Amino acid sequence: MTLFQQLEIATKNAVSSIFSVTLENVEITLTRKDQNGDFTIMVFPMLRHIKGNPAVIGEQIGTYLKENTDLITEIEVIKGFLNVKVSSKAFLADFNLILSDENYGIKAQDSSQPGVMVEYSSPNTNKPLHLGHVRNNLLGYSVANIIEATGRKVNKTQIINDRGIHICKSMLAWERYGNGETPASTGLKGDKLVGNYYVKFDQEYKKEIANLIDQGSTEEAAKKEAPSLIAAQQMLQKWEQGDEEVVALWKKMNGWVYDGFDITYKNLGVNFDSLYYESNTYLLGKDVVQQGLDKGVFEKDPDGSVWIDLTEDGLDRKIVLRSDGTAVYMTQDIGTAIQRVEDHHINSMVYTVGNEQDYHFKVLFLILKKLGFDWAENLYHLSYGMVELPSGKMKSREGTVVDADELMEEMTATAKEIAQEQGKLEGLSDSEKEKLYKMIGLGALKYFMLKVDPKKSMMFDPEESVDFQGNTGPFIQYTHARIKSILKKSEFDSNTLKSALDLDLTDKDISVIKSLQQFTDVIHTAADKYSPALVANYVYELVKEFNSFYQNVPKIVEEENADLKQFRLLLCYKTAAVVKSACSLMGIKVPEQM
RNA sequence: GGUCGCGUAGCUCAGCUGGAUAGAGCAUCUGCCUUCUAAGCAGACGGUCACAGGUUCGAAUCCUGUCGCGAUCACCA
Repeated sequence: MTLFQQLEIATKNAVSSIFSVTLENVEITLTRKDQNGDFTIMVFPMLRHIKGNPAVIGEQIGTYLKENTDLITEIEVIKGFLNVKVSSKAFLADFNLILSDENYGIKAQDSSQPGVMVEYSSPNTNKPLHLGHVRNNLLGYSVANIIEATGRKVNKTQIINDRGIHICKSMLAWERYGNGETPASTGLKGDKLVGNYYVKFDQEYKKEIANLIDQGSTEEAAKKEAPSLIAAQQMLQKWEQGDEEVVALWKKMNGWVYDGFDITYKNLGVNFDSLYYESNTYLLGKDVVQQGLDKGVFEKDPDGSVWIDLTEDGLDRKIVLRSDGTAVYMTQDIGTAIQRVEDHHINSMVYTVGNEQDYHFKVLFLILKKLGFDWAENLYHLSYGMVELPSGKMKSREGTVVDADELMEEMTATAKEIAQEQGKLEGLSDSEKEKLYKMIGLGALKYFMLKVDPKKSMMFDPEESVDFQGNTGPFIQYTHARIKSILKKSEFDSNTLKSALDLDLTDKDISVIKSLQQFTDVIHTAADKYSPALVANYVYELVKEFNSFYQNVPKIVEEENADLKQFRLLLCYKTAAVVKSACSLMGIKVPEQM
């Protein structure tokens, strides 16, 4: 039983023996830093069940706890707050409990239960990944890890938007202006090469529009009549008809893009357990429309188009099948969701998609519910805000897009610069150093993006880049490396599993233990709220507590009290372990030295 | 215009299932390296929690309204 649970039970017992009242639950929090005490028991909420002056009730409970348990050494009642100080012995016992759990905080997987599918990234195959994708990928990957840490089986997936007019635009431009260029012949990453032709298409298209307007067209007409657009549309038709040449080109160019994406994903440190391609799923969902009509969920208009009326749910009337019988985006998403449940042993799904699609997912989930799928209750749109630049929004046409690969390279370069200034890396080979720079650069980037509440839009200033000091990834990594260094210097042996119970702990020791105690709860809350930011903020707090402990406690390596030395080394050891596992939930690696 | 989200220190953000004097980092300023790693620690400075009401013993947190910013309201994806 954890210390927290013991406190809860002891408090309930105290209340029942003093007042003969049984409390359902008691509210206990960590005591504010500026007050004397470790935990605070809230007396106010008890007033509903116990009549009286909160200060007196608090005093009575506190005195009872002090006299009848060996948990509490001091009490102080201020207003309706009962602050209690917990004995070193109780803290040490709880710490030993944490210590003995090798995977503290992380639950073993229960594969008998249906899993959860987490979708993220979901790129278009006509251009490289950018800053927005980075946030998407990091969020999705991290949420998947966090859910997995609560014992659920997770399937990470992406839907690759590999068909449509946008791909045809790149294909057409490459055909016209590419002269047979390949990633191999140019040395360019495949996604970059294809992206260049997408830009090229846009440039030519704009010229055509300008010409047409000069010749007297309206802008609107010109946009529709431009020859390259018509050519691209024809190409899409050919693709849909299975035209061999077009399909072959499509496969070739998409192949280049996938090779490029693979590199980006690898550098970002994300991966997928399954893949869905829009070219395979874009026809799904049409049969469901018929089922929906039979059930009376959908309705057919005279022109043959099919709709769902959600006005009673406060939403609009929404189309699910065009009058020509072709699918819309919604149709596909309905079909794909059903497909996924059939393909995998899952009963819930998380969609990591930007908040501009809030409405779409609201409708999608509602439709699936109305169609009667029981798993429709367990769908979640992990909606995140835009990443904004100081110059405003990212616009590919204006060249203000922050490219994912370049961003990672810049972060790594900055890490290298700082590390070289510091000059603490003797003993590492050049390749080890390069690996470390990357670890730190990526750590800074990942932490920077994950520490912010997903649903908020965030500011990213490429000029100032990302800090490496303060509330940052490198600060956390640095603390880990520092701990490792202490353990190494003291020739710590992790086989010594228990610390002594009769030590007098300082506030600094206790603060670190209190931080460690919270890890399990943090993971569960983060999973419930789909928020890696909670994990990020937690590690930061933990690491800060540790650093304060480190700088305010005499050198552990030279500690003469053998029991105290032993305990503090174990505290270091466990802190490093928790930092490492919390970071790994965010996809951040921690170094042994930096 | 309807709907949804956001508004906390100069800047970037925590806190939001109601609790004590609203917290961090950056920036500015003070101290601390004859080294268990100073990418650190200790401290100073900095606030009308957008505004106005309401609920409550108690509101940054919940409710209502106003203002500001963003997103969205396609037989696009």
